[in-house]
Amino acid sequence: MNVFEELQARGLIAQMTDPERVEEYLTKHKMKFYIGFDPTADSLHVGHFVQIMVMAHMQKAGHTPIALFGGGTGMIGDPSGKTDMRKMLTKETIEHNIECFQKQMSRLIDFSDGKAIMVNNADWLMNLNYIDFLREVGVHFSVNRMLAAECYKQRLERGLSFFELNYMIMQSYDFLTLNRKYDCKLELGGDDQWSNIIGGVELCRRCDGKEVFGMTFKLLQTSDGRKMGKTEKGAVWLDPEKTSPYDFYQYWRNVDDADVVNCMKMLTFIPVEQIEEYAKLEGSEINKAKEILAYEVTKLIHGEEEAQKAQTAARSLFGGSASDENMPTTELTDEDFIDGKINVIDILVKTNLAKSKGEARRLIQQGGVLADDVKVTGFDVEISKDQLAAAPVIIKKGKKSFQKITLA
RNA sequence: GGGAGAGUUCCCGAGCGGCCAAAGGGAACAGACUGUAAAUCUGUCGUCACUGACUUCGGUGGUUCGAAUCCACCCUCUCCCA
Repeated sequence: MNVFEELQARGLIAQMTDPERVEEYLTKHKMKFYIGFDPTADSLHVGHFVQIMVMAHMQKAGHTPIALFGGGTGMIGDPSGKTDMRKMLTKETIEHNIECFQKQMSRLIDFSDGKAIMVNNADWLMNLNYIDFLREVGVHFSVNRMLAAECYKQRLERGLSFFELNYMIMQSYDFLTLNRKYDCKLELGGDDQWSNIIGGVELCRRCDGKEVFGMTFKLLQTSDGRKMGKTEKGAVWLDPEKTSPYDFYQYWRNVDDADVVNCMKMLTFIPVEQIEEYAKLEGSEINKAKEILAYEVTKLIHGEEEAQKAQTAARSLFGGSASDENMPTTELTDEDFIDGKINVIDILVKTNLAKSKGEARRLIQQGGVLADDVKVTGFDVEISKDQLAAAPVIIKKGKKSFQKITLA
């Protein structure tokens, strides 16, 4: 199976500019391609993960990925599909975010020996001369056509500033620059980037008469069309500090039945034929597939060891056995105790199992809190320091949230 | 620059000057049922010293016994005209 077929089989491809030519290039030539990342946060999240997987697939096939960080375009913010204007970021945050992105990406993409390239579009965007730019690039854009683009539709009703309208031109200029500098022939991106990508493809043709291509990938969605990767705590991040490997594992372990196969195809390197086998599983058997999905995805992001830990912890927790060393743990210090004791309500807040004391009370009232598998029935339950010194206590909130409490 | 309108708790979105911590929906959380799934039903969903008190309705002042609701100014956004 060649890359093109692989990407298709995995259901990753959404649209492309010229299917026959793209396939030809992907299978018969080695080419450079690029994907842009907007440095809007200090960590990548699962939405970016799909893009990175595509890069990895392509790299395995011998193509050279160029990871473009939007240090310059990040100063504007992509208005596509957004309902409101984004907050403007300072230069410092953008630079910091780019550093974080680079670290995370290096896990999955091999950047050694020029096998992949990182660039920052601030390098060529920041010092542009306005008049020169307009004369060279600006002339090729039709405002009429830009406004007709699907991605601006929503914004046309609510208002779109000139500032933001330029985003597409900037991104197109990136492609032109990369084409000239690296002979980059293909731009990839999420399906929401389609308009911007087409802009770049056309710009290369108009300016330099070059034939280049664009291809977009399906966004990670649930079967009923909702965006994936969001939890009550916000996005699911790739940074272990922001989303712990355990939580990360659990996120995938808990996906809907209907989404397991899709996620496997898009987010793991498990061979497609094998995934098809898992797809045949029914009823509670599907849990096996979910476990594999969770393990594989966690392994890709956090490494084998962390994946193993998360899995062991999860298994022992849900398997009913008691303490496990890999369980998320909170250490209490002397300050947390009053007269050598601490109230369960305070523990719940301390461990972030509850956001406030009120919420902690509610949880107890509703019978959602267990301490060492014994239901907490009153607000006045306390745990003594001596008890903790003897053995850790496991606090459960509902069925899926746990914290092991130990003494510091 | 002129004119019209809007800014409500995580999101959408109601809200008569007192009965508003603020309808309704979504999301979320807990309970039941299950397979760490979905659907469904029930409960919860500002904070705390929790049957009471305190802080919220773009900002700042003001009117009033009392304001998210009235007035003034400011900020932001949308719309119509230029």
